[in-house]
Amino acid sequence: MADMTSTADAPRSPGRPRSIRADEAIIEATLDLLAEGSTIEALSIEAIAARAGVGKATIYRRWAGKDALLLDALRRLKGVMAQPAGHSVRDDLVLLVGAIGKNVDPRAAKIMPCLAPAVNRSADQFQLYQNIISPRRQLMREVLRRGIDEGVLRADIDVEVTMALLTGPMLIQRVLQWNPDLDEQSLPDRVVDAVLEGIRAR
Amino acid sequence: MADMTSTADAPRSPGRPRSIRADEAIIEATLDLLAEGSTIEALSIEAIAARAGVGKATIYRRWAGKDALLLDALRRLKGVMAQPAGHSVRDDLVLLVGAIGKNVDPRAAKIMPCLAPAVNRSADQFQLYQNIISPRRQLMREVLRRGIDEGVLRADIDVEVTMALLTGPMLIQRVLQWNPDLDEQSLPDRVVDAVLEGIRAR
DNA sequence: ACGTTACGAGTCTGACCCGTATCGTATTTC
DNA sequence: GAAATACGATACGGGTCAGACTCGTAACGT
Repeated sequence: MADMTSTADAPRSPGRPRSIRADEAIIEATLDLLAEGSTIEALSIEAIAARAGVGKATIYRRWAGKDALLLDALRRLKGVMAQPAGHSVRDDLVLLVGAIGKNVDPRAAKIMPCLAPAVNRSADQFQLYQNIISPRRQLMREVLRRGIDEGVLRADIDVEVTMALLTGPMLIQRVLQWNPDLDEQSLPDRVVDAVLEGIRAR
Repeated sequence: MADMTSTADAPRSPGRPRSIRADEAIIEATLDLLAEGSTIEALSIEAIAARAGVGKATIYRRWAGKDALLLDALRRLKGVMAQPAGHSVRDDLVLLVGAIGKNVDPRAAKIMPCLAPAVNRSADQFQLYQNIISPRRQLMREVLRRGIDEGVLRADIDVEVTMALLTGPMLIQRVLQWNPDLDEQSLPDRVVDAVLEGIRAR
């Protein structure tokens, strides 16, 4: 919604105001269609309009094209981030790892894989993607730093690599179904413990 | 090439035989177009035919449609797997981790992200994907088991989770560009060492 | 020589889609 | 009530593509 009404000193333009219900319906229809399996490029304005029960013109009146609409729709999707409790570093990490790809909106899990190809093709889409995940990375970074400060974690660990270590397994499992034999539900606990302990004999 | 000539007791059908050069050209054109950034669904038979210097009928004579062609093309792509030397478990793991998404065919890296959405939509495509990666998982599994047998790795580790731990970070970085600040080149070493040592203070 | 099959190139029909324009209608301000 | 703007619906021209088809030609067996 880059250029919608809103601004404070609204001169209250004449004529019929834009329907908020239409706004919602369009965004929802977009996310629904994506979650139902449509890929980004297979998604058509016509299909969105039909699903939303809206004329095409109503969409074009609000957004310049499919990309602009998608940008807004995905922004709506990201939902709230998990909030670590701050008691146990291990428990906080398990919480964060378990939250990967498991947004409040259940459609998110279905939509994420669709973004993978887009991410490498357009700088804009890459930026959008980073805007969503980088605050989550920051959250994990803070927990790890806290662990170091508290002496629970070693001071010489590579925090960035550790984040990838924790995030990677969950992400490939949720997004890519990497290993069908891996139980997704217990994975956060097992990943965190394995990363904590290491695998070398000692 | 599900139903091509080949079979032993070939009755040697009359008429002009199919051109092997056309076969190659079609497959190559398909992989090239994908590697150049075309998504799977944006890929059209017409474009492939034009690129391969081939008539559309020549493609339809061989494959039922885009899906069948893609299936064959991707089978060609998988290339050879890295072969661990077998001396040091750590070095073997670094080799395997470094090989993730880095097939002999340089086009593979570009194509992999395009597969992510497809994997969750069709059982066939999921199977194809698993056929490619499961032998690689097996290779890593064997190295880990060897490590346990040799006493380099603890006997109580969860091998499957450990594989995810090693694979995940590399995969999200190569395929999803998860963290732009992470140096991809040194990542295999750092991931393997981090997994070996763990991060808990001791 | 002749039948058979493949070849590259091209045509044709029917989809589907984009983005714009135009209906008649509804809702708001002045 | 009049002007302005929104609405859903639909039509339009322009585009791409799937598949089936047709050419004239090329390569193979007998």
